Amino acid sequence: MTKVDNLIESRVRVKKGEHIYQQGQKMDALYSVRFGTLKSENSLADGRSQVTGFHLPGEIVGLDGIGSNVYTSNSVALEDSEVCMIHLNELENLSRQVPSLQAQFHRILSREISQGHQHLLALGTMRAEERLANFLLNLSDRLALRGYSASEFNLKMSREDIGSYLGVQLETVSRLFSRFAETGMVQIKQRNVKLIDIAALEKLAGRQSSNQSTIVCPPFNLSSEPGSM
Amino acid sequence: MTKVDNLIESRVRVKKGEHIYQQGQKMDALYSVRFGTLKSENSLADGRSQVTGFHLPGEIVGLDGIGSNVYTSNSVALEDSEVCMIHLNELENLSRQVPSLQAQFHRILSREISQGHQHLLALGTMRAEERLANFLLNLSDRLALRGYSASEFNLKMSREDIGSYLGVQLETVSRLFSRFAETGMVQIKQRNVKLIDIAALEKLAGRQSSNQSTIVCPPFNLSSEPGSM
DNA sequence: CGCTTTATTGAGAGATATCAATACTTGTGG
DNA sequence: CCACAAGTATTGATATCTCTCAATAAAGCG
Repeated sequence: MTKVDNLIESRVRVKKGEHIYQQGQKMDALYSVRFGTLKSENSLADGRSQVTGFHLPGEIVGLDGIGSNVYTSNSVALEDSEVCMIHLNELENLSRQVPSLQAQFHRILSREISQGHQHLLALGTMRAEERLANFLLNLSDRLALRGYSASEFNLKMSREDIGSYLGVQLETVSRLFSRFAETGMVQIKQRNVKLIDIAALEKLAGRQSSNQSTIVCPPFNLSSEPGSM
Repeated sequence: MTKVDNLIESRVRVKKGEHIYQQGQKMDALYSVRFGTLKSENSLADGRSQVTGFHLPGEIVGLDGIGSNVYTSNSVALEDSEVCMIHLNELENLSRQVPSLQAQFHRILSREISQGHQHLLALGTMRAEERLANFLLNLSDRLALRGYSASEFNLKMSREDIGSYLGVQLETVSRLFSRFAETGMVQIKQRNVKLIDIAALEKLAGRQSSNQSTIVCPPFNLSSEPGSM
């Protein structure tokens, strides 16, 4: 386990708006979020881009770069944050010696794949309001895992970021927040969100209530909780 | 390398329509497509489902199950096919001894993540005709990698499967095929497709012509070529 | 050869995008 | 500390794309 701790090469502070890495840049390391919030964004050749994920403390970014030795996304801080660098070759060396680390790393990679599929399912089959409800509940779950309130939190991302992530325009996000507030499901003051009627949100999001379709796994040192967006 | 060959536990034949594995089932192995075509589909708690990928020979399925020891998708044969079983624990054991195998496995997992992001980008930012052009070109590229014609091929999936994969209705797919044919970009006879004006398709798909934004990697024994859908 | 599945095509409805105007925040420099 | 500018969010009116429902046609299968 001391070996595992040695993996943490260095801590890096990034200010709001700064990049951790950029699309096309040589992939040297993974980054674990220590505190703060990040977003990942992918770009198309013609310039269009989309937010593909938001990352909370404990989650790992940069996994998309392993396949081609080049990051295939941008990673940007949504607030002043700190990340830990994890050099891939050291992680691979160590994981050959420590089977539990190897297994954990594979689980992290695999969960990233599953989460991507869940997100695809949302973009491909859900209407905008369903996607937004899903987004709020997902965020709530992940904040709760970290000891924060599940029912009240501050969004670190703009309406534009949320819209991009959900595949809708920012105006649509704004209108839906207003609609959710009108029907009493949530209270919204700018970026402060209170979830009032969680059951209604779950129904909208297609979560069968009192059913655990989300798979929760025990925490671990090199951890990246399930449900990263 | 003989060790690597030993990973191939057994070959399994599946008939058109049969499942290789199902969502919720205990994850025991990965499967490499030997011949034929598979689709992956994910379901929502409320019953809606979506095709999240099509898989050609050489590609590996089941990666989504590693994170939770349970498959999170269904895998279905679109035609009579054969797959090879690869037991995860044996792959992990061997990859601790063979660094090149370890690295290759990580690349495969990572590419799956990147491809997921590319697909998200398509569903989130592209219009239906752009998605379909993108789909045709992607399929063409992958068939060409396997020695098939890049410009003429037979679709193994229904309009419904394509629509599900692209996040549109099957009628929309059918209309777009007709429209593409009218404008002379393609010729379509049921499931037989001829790409006529590839440049026009590339323009639609947002691929800057004469630019290689897709990253191609050398093949490998335990291979899963880039671009799996 | 008929039955079932799959694909095509049309007409109308609905969801979300687009364009535009206004309001609210936040940060910065005088 | 205030005022202004820049960025962010809200809301409305209209346009557009895609869906939905429906009818027909074609293909695959037993």
